[in-house]
Order: sequence, then structure tokens, then C-alpha cells
Amino acid sequence: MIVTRFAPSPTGYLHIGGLRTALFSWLWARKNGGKFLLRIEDTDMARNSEEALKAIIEAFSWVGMNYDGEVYYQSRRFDIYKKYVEQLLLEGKAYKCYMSKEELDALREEQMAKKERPRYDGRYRDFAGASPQGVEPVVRIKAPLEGMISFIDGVKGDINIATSEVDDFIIARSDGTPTYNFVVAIDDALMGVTDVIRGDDHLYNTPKQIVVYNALGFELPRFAHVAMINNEQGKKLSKRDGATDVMEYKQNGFLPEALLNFLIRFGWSHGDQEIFSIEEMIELFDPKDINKSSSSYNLDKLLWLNSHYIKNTPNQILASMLKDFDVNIDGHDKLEFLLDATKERGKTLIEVAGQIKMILNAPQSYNEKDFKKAFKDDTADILNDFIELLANSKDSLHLPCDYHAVLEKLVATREIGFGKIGQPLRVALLGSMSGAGLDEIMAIVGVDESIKRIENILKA
RNA sequence: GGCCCCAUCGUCUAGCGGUUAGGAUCCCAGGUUUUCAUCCUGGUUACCGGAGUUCGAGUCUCCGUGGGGUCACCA
Repeated sequence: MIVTRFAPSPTGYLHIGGLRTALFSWLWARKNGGKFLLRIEDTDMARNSEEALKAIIEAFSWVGMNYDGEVYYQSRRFDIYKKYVEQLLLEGKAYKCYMSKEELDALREEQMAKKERPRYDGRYRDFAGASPQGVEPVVRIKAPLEGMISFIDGVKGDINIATSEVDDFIIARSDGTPTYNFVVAIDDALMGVTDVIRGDDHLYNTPKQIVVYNALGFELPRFAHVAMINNEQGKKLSKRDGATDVMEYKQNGFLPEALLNFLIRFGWSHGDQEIFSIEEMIELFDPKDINKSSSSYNLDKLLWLNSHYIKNTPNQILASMLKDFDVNIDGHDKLEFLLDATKERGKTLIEVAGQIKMILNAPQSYNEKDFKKAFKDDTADILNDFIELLANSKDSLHLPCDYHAVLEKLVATREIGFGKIGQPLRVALLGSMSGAGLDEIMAIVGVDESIKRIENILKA
């Protein structure tokens, strides 16, 4: 069985890079009928935030990525890790190091001054003397001294890292709490994770974790390190790059399907296909198709995808999503017209909501340029004629085509072009010269409101 | 700086030794539309550089250059 996991640390919000690796992991598990687990890496008690944790879970729920079983919290598994520390100590695969933080810092500075790679010098590795007093020791694991640590990465291929790059790293702090690389390896092994898919900023953690796997006799999972998504300048994506928090996309009127579709195309593709439903993603995704190079984040494509998904979302569902954007049209008798007239005109739900508000609320003011452009000497005359025609056939006006017939009649009898009436009419109805179709707007707001809006502009 | 990874249109990418180097997005032009948007058609734009290997290289090798990652009692 395939078991994957997503293991964020609750130190900040879930950003799109994290969501993308989560998506990859989730898809791979779902495709294989396996399990996708969620584990919270909160071993550093000082840096955890309850709020961040909630935000991560909330983001998962918004995009519809469901994890299997309960959420694992590393902070609740300390006794497990402790047992393994004891075991390694007993077996001589780990040892206590009495070097103080100050000494360590001094060593590091010295090495840096000599332009050497900072690394622990192993001074307590084979220490047999009496325990120095006054220092709470840390526990370090014995990393191999010779050769290479090698593994096959599912994305990048063969990775070989010299053991000189991996020092005897700390697995338990002086306060007894375990550290990241130690617990990750234990948890992945204990949870039965078969495929570790994560950002390639973890590539250098992998040899360390392999040291732990080997020391404990655990079987290695497959690793797949996915290249980063950079910002538009090609630099590392950071909080400062604007909308990187997943929930911000929701607030900005993006659909989760659009976001997921957007993200899966970073580093993964299937021929020339651009649009993928969740079902297709599950069917087609394979980590072996992930490409090695990093990519740069760019908003244009997301906007395009979002408008595509908006256009293809059933009106009822759209209506319920629009509630978050100050538009409540549930139960509106012209709901279908309203959304058909606006959903093709907005790249985000915010824009669609704006279009709807423009239709539903009589204009408070008119776009000055449009007003000037639309209103000629005979415009008032034409609009008055139109009001009369509307009033006369008041009872038979229901559908957009009914209104269209009236417009055609006016154009025919007065022998004018559509623009003569269309442009000023649109300014009267919406306040500006661009927007939804005239017939639709009038059908939605009704005859009386349409007449009222025309009368209003005639008074202006 | 050491180590590791990467390199095709502005961006996301296809390509897997022989292609007029394809698609998408963006941008521009035209068409459709009473406006805007949608939609349709067309167009501009790319193999980082240099050596090899080969009859033939975007594709393989090496070097350079550029970018990224990583070097904690953070995760």
C-alpha cells in the first residue's frame, strides 16, 4: 500500500508551495488507493502557534484534500522518541555530548574564520571519562565517518553526499526534547510512509534521516524532492510576496479547483493538457513525471483558470460562494439570468460580485466620460420613446428576448443604429458603458426599475 | 565560501539524437457582440555560453556562466 504524508510545522500559514507538495502527496495516495496522513511537526514548543495549526487544517478543508485518520502531533509522541534515544544510547549508536552552546558557537566561529564548513568535531564521540559537571548534555547520533550516503531520489535521480557533509547531529536537546531529523525518520517509519514527497529544501535532511533509519534498522521509504516555486522575480517565495497564504486565495475570490489546477502545473504536466479536474489529476498524476527544475510563480494563469472554473460552475453553487462576497442572491427569482449575465465577466468571485451589485443596485453616479460619450442631442428624446414603449408593453416583458424585441422596435421605427440607444441606456442602467447585456439587465431588474433608472438619468 | 540541485518563448511547460522546436498564459491584430467580457482566427517571442561525442544534438559528456537550496540544541 502507498502511504504518503504532509508534515507541516505550525509556525506560519500554509503557503502555496506547501499546498502543492501536499497535493502531490494526496494525489499519489488517492491514485493508489493508499493513505494520506497529516502530521504536525511541533517538536519545538517555543515556535508553535495554535492559530497557524488551525489555518493549515482550514486550508486543507477548503481545497477539499482529506487526510486519513487522525492528525498526528509530534508533541504528543515524545515518549516514543525518548525510547529510541535510550535504545541508541544503549547500543552505542548515539552518545552524550557535554559541549555547551557557548563552546559550540565558539567552534563554529573559529571554523568560519578559517573558511571551513561549520560542523561538530566529534569530540565526545568516543568520550569515556567522567561526565563533566554543570552541563546538561545533548545526545548526538553517530554518523558514518567514511564513504557516501546515497539514495535514489524519485525526481532528481541518484544523490550522493559525502559523509564529511554530515556530522554527528543532535537528536535530543539538553532539555530532553528530540529534534526534527530524528523524529521525522521515526514517524515516517512508524506510520508506514512509503513515499516521502516534499520540497527540495529538504534534500540535505535526507542523508541525516537515512542515518537515523539505518541506526534504528528501519526500511527506507522512497524519496521525491520537488523543486521550489519561486516568486515572480525568481527568488524564494516568502510571506512578503503577497498572496502566498492559501486562505488569502479564498478571500480574493479564487475557486479551490482553480488553485489546485494552477498548482499541479508547477513542475508537473501531462502533454499539452492544461485543464485537470480533480478526478483527472488522481488518474494521471505520477511522481515520476515531476520535473527537476524550479519554477516561478505567475498570477496570469491562475486568473485564467479561475475564470474558466467560474464559467463552468453551476449557478446555485456560485450563488452560495458569492455570499462570502457580500452578495446574497439565494432564492432570487432571476438567479439564473443574473449569473449567466455576469459569470463570464469576472476573473474572480470578487469581480462577479461587483458585476452583480452593479446590476442589482441603481447607479449612484455615472461615469463622466461614458456619460458624455453616450449622450447626444437627441438622446433624451430617444430614451423617452423607449420608456413609452416599455410602459406600453409592460405586462408582456419577462425574458431578455422580450426586451430585445422592444429595443428592435425602437431602432426600426426611429431608423437609428443600436448604438444610439444602447450606449446611453447602458449608462442609465449601470452607470457605465461596459457591463452585462442590456436585455438581461432589464429582464433581471424588471420594467419598473428599468424605467426608473432611465428617468433618473434624464434628470441628471 | 563548501556541498547539492537546476537551466526551452516574459511566465508555466511539451520534447526523450533527425520536428518548419509544439501547447497554454500574457501581449498585439482581426472577426463575432448594441458596450464590455466571453468566444473564434491569426501574429510576435525560446533551446544560457563554449568545447567535445555523432553522419546528425534542445536532447548525451565535460567545462564555464547564471539561478536555487543547504550548512542550528528551527522545522
